[in-house]
Amino acid sequence: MANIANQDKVRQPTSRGRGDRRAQARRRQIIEAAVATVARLGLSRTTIEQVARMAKVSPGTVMGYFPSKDDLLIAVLHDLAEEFDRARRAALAAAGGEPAAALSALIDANFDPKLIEPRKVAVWYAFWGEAKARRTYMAICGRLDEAHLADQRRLCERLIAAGGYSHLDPEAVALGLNGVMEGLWQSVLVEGRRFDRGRAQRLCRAFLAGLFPQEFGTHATAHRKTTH
Amino acid sequence: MANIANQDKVRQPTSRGRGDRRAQARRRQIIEAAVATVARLGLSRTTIEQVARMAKVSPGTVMGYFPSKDDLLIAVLHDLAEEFDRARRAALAAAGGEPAAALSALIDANFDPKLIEPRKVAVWYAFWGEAKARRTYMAICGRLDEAHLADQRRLCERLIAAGGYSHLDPEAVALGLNGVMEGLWQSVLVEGRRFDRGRAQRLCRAFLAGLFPQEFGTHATAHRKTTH
Amino acid sequence: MANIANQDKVRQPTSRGRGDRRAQARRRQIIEAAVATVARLGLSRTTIEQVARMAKVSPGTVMGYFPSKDDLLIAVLHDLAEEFDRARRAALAAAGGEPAAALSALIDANFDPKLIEPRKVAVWYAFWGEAKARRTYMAICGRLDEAHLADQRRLCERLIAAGGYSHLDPEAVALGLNGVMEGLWQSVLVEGRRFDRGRAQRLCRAFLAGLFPQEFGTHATAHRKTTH
Amino acid sequence: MANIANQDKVRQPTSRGRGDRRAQARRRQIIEAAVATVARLGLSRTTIEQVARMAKVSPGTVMGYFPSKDDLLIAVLHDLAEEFDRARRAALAAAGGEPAAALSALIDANFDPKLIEPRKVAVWYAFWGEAKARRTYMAICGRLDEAHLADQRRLCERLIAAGGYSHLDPEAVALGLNGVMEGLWQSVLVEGRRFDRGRAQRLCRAFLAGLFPQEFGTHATAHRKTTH
DNA sequence: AATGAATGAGAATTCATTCAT
DNA sequence: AATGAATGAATTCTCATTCAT
Repeated sequence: MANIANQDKVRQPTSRGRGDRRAQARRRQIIEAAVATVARLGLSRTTIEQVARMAKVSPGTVMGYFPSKDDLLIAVLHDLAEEFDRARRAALAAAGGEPAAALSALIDANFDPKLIEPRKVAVWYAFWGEAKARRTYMAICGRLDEAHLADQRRLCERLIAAGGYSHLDPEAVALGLNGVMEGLWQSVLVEGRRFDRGRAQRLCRAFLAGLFPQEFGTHATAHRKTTH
Repeated sequence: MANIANQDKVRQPTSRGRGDRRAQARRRQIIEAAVATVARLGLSRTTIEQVARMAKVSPGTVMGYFPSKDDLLIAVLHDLAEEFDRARRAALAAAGGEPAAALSALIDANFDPKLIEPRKVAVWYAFWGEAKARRTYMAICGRLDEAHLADQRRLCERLIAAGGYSHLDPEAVALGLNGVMEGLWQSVLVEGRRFDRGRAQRLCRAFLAGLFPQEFGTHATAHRKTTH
Repeated sequence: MANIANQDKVRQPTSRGRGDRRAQARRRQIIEAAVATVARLGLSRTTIEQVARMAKVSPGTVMGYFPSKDDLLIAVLHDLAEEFDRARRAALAAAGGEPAAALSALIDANFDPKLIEPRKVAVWYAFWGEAKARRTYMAICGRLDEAHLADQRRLCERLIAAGGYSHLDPEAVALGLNGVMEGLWQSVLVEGRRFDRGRAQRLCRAFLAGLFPQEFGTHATAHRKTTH
Repeated sequence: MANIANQDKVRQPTSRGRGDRRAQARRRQIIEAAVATVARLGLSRTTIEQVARMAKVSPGTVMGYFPSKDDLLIAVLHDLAEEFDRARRAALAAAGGEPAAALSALIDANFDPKLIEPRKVAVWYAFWGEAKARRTYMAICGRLDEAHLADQRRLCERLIAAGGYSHLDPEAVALGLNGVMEGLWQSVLVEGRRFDRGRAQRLCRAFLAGLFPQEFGTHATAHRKTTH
């Protein structure tokens, strides 16, 4: 599975960013300020000056690290996408080949506290909201979601085959699981810090339990991970 | 079930067009131009001038009907929300009390060609994208989605009780169904005109068939509506 | 002494105002609405729409009676100037040739309740405020004030000659009297309805009493008018 | 006597130019351009763009130093008020305690070439013209004029008491003197550069001479200051 | 005559970007 | 490298004026 987020080239800052540690740190600091700003104000009210203020640098510095505001925003989106993607791939890798365990790991990864920080979720949806109008956003957001869905479809297919669930449509099941997860993600927007990760994970498993009673039913909890 | 979209009052244009047919037509013309513009350019690049050009009126006219750009956008969102809400409520009303039939009707309503016009879907997600940063958008978007989800939850509960599906968690099932529908909606963004309504409806039913074989299984098609 | 305010031609409304009573009434209604609006909002925030609203007609009607906003404002100023001028000339005419009586009459006329309506005073100063930048305003405001001052100078000269006050400079005395009156006028702006006409008139006379004890001293009250 | 003009806080420019010399210079440059513009065009035709052009900066720069046009205008008024106030207080301070000398100094200060620059006088009256409609202008203009008048009243009282002029009403005399000065000021509007300062000062003294022959009569010139 | 919706030029304000220090 | 003042194009909003009804 390819690294999703890095398939577009990240444009290099005009003259810096030659790998020196210092520059990378600044870059990160600015990107994080941009995430915070977009989360708070929305894409349409995010300004370079706000980002600069949040990052405690000057507007000029922001422009020094990113050739344009658009480039900054794309870098932000890349960054988020890569983080999400990495977490999911890591979970899959750690889970080994067993489909039920992998799905379970995916659920846990999906609600990893790092990923569901309200700020990040808000920014992700902010970009999705502009995706129809911006080819670049669509490419990144769409590709990532599609890859994620494809993972789930593949796992569902294997689980259906292995568990003798031939009455289930893998595509539909994957859409359902993915939908449950996305719906819960979206509720982070509404609930913010009050979002209940445990409940979210439980609901995902309850959903799977309805379809795959042997693997996710009340007594089939062997592979369930405990969340800290 | 209350009418979702009308709970905030729509501000009246400052001095013009109160209630007469002509004014209502202009209002609609401007709102539709705004929908088209937001869909094409995204919220952050939508300007009054663009909207005016699209509506073939002058910028001054747009401001005459809506006190500010913000008010225009909120009116757009209200309008969309009301249309979505109306379609869903109409479907439920027409379906009668039987939960499986109602769910089925909801699926059809949800992919009604009028609702899944790519423009409208794009605009809806554009507002969701800014919802975290704009209380008003959040209120409208969140309330509508929540109401829709609540309908599904209620129907699932009744279906589970009536059909003896006590191993299913109604919340999880509703989230799943809702998620499948939203996921497919979102794919309208990516696929645009190529979006396949029939496939979407089939996948929703396949999803339900996996959970409720008696009501939605291959042979339980009595209540399936034909889509025009 | 010529009628001050009418020395500029009043531009005729485009097609009406041929002396019919109705048109004249409308004209007046609009001018009065304009006075009220300028007094309340200041010249710089006065709009045709405000004036129209205040006059309970449509903006189109206002433009029908005055070729342009500028023309309306000039008509307002003419109107005010003429009213002020008329009142003063009437007072002089009524007072007869005796300078002390004439000055006294001028004082009373100057604080006639009709003239010191706060709205009118405010509008008068509003035009004075723009007079430096607008030749037309300057012409009207300046000419009226100059004429008024000239009247006083003439009366002072005669009073000085007749009363044997050769140590007084008529110009200076006239400036002083005029200044006292204008200063009190200006205080109408600050005090509005609380402005005390009686006190104003008393102060003017006290001022003259200091200079002309025989005519205005404590015992020389024969010609003092009672104010209603 | 409190410093009149500084009693409202001057809002600081949003983010730029806090206190350093350069920023203060820019501020001044813009304020002076605004004075020139208001004098030339009047308040109602003064635009940010005009001011910017006059100051030879961009409109953006003007907004950088003043949060809004209103703030700029208020700053202009503050500035003028403070300059006027300072000049008068300095004159009083320099004149020492003797009332006749102080009044004389006040007269000279009031026609100091710096203060009666036609531009400044025009701007001052422009603000007075809008004062009825704008609380802030009224506060500044009214307070300053009132303070000035109060000074004169106090001096007149002392002069009347000390010189045995018990037939004079101090309030009326102060109003008269103030009125002479304001009337002459106003004539700056009409006469512009042709305004004759010497004559103005002479008229003020002639006015006082009529009331206070011992102190200001033809032979009582000891304290008369020569104007540069 | 009157209306008031529509217009569009013009004004205030915002903000990405540049550049001298 | 960093700064932040300056820029000016773009945008929202205002309002005198026009004109169809």
